[in-house]
Amino acid sequence: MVTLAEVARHAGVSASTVSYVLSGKRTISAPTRERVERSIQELGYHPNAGARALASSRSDIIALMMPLRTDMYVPVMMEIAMAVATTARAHGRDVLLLTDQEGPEAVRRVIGSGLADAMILMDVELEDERLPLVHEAPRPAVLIGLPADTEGLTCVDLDFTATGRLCVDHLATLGHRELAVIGEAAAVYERHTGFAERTITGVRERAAELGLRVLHRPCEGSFESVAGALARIFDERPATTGIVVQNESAVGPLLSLLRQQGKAVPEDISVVAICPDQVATQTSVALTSVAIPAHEMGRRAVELVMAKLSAGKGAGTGTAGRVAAPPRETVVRLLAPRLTTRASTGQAPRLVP
Amino acid sequence: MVTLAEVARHAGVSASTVSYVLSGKRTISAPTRERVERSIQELGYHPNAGARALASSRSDIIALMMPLRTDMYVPVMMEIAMAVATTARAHGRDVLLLTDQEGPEAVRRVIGSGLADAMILMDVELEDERLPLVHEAPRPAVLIGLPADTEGLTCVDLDFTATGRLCVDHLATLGHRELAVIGEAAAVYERHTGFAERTITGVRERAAELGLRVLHRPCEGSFESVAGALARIFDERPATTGIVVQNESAVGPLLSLLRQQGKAVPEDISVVAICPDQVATQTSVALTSVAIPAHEMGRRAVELVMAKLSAGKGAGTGTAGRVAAPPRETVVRLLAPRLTTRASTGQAPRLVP
DNA sequence: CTGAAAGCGCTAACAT
DNA sequence: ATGTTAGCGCTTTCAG
Repeated sequence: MVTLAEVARHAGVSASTVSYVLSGKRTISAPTRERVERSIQELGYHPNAGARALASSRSDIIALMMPLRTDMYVPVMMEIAMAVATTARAHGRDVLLLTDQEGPEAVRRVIGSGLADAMILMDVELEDERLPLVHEAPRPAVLIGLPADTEGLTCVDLDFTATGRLCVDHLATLGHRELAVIGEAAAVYERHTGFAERTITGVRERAAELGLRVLHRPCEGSFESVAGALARIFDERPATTGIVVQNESAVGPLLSLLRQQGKAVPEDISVVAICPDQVATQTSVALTSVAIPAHEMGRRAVELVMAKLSAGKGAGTGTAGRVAAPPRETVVRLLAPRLTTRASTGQAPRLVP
Repeated sequence: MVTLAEVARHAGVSASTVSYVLSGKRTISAPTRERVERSIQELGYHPNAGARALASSRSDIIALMMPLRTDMYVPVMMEIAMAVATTARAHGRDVLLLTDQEGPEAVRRVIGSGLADAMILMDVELEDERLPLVHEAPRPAVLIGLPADTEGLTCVDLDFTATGRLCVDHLATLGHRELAVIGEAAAVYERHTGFAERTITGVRERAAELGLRVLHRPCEGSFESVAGALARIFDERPATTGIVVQNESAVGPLLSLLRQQGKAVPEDISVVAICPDQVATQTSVALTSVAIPAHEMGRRAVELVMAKLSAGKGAGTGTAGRVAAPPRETVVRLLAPRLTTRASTGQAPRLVP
């Protein structure tokens, strides 16, 4: 294994010079730099990560904690993870993959050991058990999702309330007066992930402002379940003409069922989905939709982490530990929803009484 | 930050004793161990990962390289990643998340720097560019997927050939004589990922042995595309009664289309899918399917890595570098497919000429 | 602009 | 059963 010392000898310089060529923290004369760089090439030198972490007390690793549960928004989770990984690399950082399986303690383990310099937590619940640990951790963290109390935290999420309002606006503009929401599985609401509730809140608020009626029915992804939800909707509100779906696995079944029941989309019923574009465009009728900006969420999370890492330079590791940490800044970055009009929404049908 | 030395002082023992309590590599008397453990608790000690890696030349990290592409088998990829993460933790290892975005060089970077002790590569293609680097890397690697030449490599995958044969067997037993395969997107075949071809090979082999006819049509996931494939199938072989689908995003549209065309499943047409159970059970007709054992693939990959890490103890890092590495063992672990019969397959309809 | 040298916190011989 | 100690490879003062 090639060490920095060997590179130094080979290049005829001191170890520190090689180190500074690598880090760029000191001005090095062009000829020296070139000699060193050539030696690095020729010897095939790779700086040892452990030694570097030990000496600098930075691992250049960001931990990403993902939900183990694989029942919801899988493509979105995946896209966020990939965005985090690529953005982190673009900033010279690596990503450590954690799952919530290990429990909140994982935060302490990874930060305490210096394995990671910072954390990104996905799928944050309203009263997340990891929050206490995040607060006391001496390293930055960014949450994807919005807990109930964001004081002192840094969070990124889609503005789901605005998303709900936007869907209603779109349908209202097309003349729809009776709306229904096919929501997430009941378990999602019980888990208090927040985003589902926020969507409903947005829908209700805007509907109230515009004087529209709304019916909300939770729904598992299965065909059966969608059928049930749909039946109850038309049973209770036969005049429903606009549907908002927030459950990507429900969109396929929904369109099948509507067709089966002789309801044309968008002539009889308009459908707006909250789902990835890929899902929206692969259905029999291309769906008007609000996409979850997964890539941007991942990218923003990393950028916020990087900002906090630069900011906390002098403070964080500073000197001995007993100094009270300064109260942390609260940052809540809600991404604006964007609705793409496709083939599934149209003018509300004339009432034929 | 609490160090091992502080723990040692607090417990009134030497540093090495603390170290050995932690690693269990030496027998420690019960009272001493308890004292040390109490000190560790009281002081809130976490061993420093960098120092440990430097001193032991092991990071206890396994790198997992995932495809960035998010167009295929996303839930499967996700499940593999989660299985790798949890299994690795169960073995006291952490997982570093890499993407193929960085290129094959990532292998060298991560291994060369000692960041990871071993690698798991997902989505391995027949002629994968990472293979040369894997061969020359001084650390173990496990591939998920099967390259063209497996010599000296360790691979895990579903036995897709057997999967193809199994699907045909199932349909043949039910009396079907004219089969069709709705395959992966053309791009998948062009990329030479291997698994898609192997499935077709298995289907063809078994069909030939049993004297059945088979038509294979690639297919994108979209509704349009499935409609096209289906149309061509019934156009060329109107007597087709059994369909094998290897494209999870095609199953929803397929069932819709069949219903729309007045073909009952399974009375007129039997459908076997190669897809996750979750997909198979959420459709309007529960699908007879062969699941891709994603969790097991991830778990096995980690177990193979662990085995190689234990095996390569003396050899790997041993002494100076110029010693020729011994030729590596070839391990190809193909998982047997299991077919679950559900509602989408049944006796072939009687011919009504 | 470059060197010398003191650690960073831990592991693993080598002692006893 | 435990202690002593020499590094592991790098970063970063402190000197020039």
